[in-house]
Amino acid sequence: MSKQHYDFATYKTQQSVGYLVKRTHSLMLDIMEPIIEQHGFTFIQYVVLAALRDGIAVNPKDICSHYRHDSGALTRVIDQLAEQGLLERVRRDRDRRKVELQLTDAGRKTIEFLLPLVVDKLNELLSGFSKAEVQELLRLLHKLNATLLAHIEPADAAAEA
Amino acid sequence: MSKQHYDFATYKTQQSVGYLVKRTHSLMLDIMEPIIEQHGFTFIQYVVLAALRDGIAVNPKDICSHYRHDSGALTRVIDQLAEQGLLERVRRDRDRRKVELQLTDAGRKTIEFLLPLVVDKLNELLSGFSKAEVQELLRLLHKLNATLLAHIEPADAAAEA
DNA sequence: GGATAATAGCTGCCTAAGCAGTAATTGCCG
DNA sequence: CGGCAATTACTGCTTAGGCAGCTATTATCC
Repeated sequence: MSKQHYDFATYKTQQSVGYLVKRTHSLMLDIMEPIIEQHGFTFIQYVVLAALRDGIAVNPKDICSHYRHDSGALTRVIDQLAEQGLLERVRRDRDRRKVELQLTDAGRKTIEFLLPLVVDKLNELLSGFSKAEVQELLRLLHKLNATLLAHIEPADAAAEA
Repeated sequence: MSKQHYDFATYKTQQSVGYLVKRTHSLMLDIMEPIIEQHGFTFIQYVVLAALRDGIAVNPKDICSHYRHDSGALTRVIDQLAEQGLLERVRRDRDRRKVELQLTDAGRKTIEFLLPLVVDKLNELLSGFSKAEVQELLRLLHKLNATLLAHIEPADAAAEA
């Protein structure tokens, strides 16, 4: 039924999508982490702040599912950010199970400062790519993401689409 | 000098290459790990065996650089595989700092059994992709990899090219 | 040739992610 | 309305990767 992209006899891990994605992720982190940590923040702290700035996420749960981060681990990251006064936990009456995360002024200032550093570096890293190449890469990764998600959580994937 | 693929004002993490790569990696792992662990092996153990089968790597150092895995952590993985009799450490006289890893018959049998499981699943996951799409995805990831590596270790990247 | 640097692998320690279990709240369904 | 399931956030425990330091061996350079 499915096209055979890979053949067991000739398969080499180096040509595998999985291997390349893993390696790309690792390399990307090795470049980005120092940029953030140079200013006293961990990368995951940056991720949470950026998610809130984007408006992608409001609850810890949102961040967990978007970034596939462990719920328990995220609680501690939020603790750190709250201690530093970068965000606040607000309980709304609508659904008192949920916690709404709100950036403080200091938090907003922090992410507005950090984000350009990441964006600039990203542009620099992609300077050898044409607009069309980046678009195509994003499209393919997005498509792969959707496929993988559908494979794991059919319901969620349908909802996301 | 560099094209501006991303603009700070309109930047959303969800459209970022970094975010997509991280998420894809995570999803891929969530699918592949259970397949391997179902048979009593960790994913990193599988990776090491696959690397040896491919002939990609002979020394622990090779595996570390190819998969960007920590040297100390890898030592323990190799210990586990050696205990299970799947590989052996051999000291060659040419360079007695290096350890040569050799698959045993049991090790070869194990990886020949595990590999098809991964390849089949990979084909299944990519069944919605055309050959051209997969080729292009691999090309773009490979190009990005090379760029990132050059950014981190200019010397190594030149040698690899 | 000898001192110094570099490489490969290993060990102990630490942190942070993964996991399971808990409490509080809400949704669901008879 | 009432009881059970599902959801959200959090907490302790475990584990495995990241890091620094160590030893043995080899390469480099004066």
